[in-house]
Amino acid sequence: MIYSSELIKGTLKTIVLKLLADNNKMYGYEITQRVKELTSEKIQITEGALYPTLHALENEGLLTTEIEYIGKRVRKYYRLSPSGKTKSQEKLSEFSDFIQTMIFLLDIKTKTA
Amino acid sequence: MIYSSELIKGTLKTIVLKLLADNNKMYGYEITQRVKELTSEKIQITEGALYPTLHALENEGLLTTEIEYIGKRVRKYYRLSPSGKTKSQEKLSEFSDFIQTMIFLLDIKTKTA
DNA sequence: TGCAAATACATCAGATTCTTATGTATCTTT
DNA sequence: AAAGATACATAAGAATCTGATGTATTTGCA
Repeated sequence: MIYSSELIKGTLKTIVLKLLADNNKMYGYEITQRVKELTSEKIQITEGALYPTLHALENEGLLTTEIEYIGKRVRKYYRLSPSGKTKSQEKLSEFSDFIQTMIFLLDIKTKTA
Repeated sequence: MIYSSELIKGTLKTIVLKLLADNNKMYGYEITQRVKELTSEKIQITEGALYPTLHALENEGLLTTEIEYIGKRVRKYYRLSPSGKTKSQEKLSEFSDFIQTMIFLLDIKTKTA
């Protein structure tokens, strides 16, 4: 089961910032694969959505980039800047709060794993 | 604290369908107020977002409407149709699953050294 | 009594964000 | 040799929301 796209809307930046907070550096394609793997393919991040988002975060000064070459193929690594680290924590904390609110509002029974 | 609007994107239909599943019938303005009240004003549904959504749900056959007059002022009540009840449960179940996935995804500790 | 705020509907231009398609190029597997 | 995976990127169009605007009625209170 893949979640309807509207559900995932607005969560992409949060996901990216959190992954980069946990992993020193990551490149775009790696992010799509990691998310797919970690969510049992329930969340599929498309490249058309991811790359513009990464560029936007970079333009906001939240990410820095480094180019690496794997053979002749280019690979662009992203890393959190200091302000990116702060932003990542803020976004995560806000999302966490939001989830609690939604669980209450929608009266959702959570699985205590 | 009011959640950044992007976070709430895509959850509006789910919220509306759930409220209507719990309350026999509701009108638009009432929905905005109920959500504001239930979330301590953290989630503010604007009328510009709500009314088009209600109209869309009605066009999909998920909601039925009844007009009532309070004095001279019109009030439009919305109610779940049978297919709306099914849809409400589906949406809720999907959202619940999505939240579990997000909790897991955003809670991962660093895998790299 | 009079005026601001609240109630209640609605639409719409513009902004944001995502989907889907397309493009380029390299590397790996069969 | 071809297909699929890796890896970047852009862009038209769709979907959805914000913020403004519009109309009208009712309530609260100074």
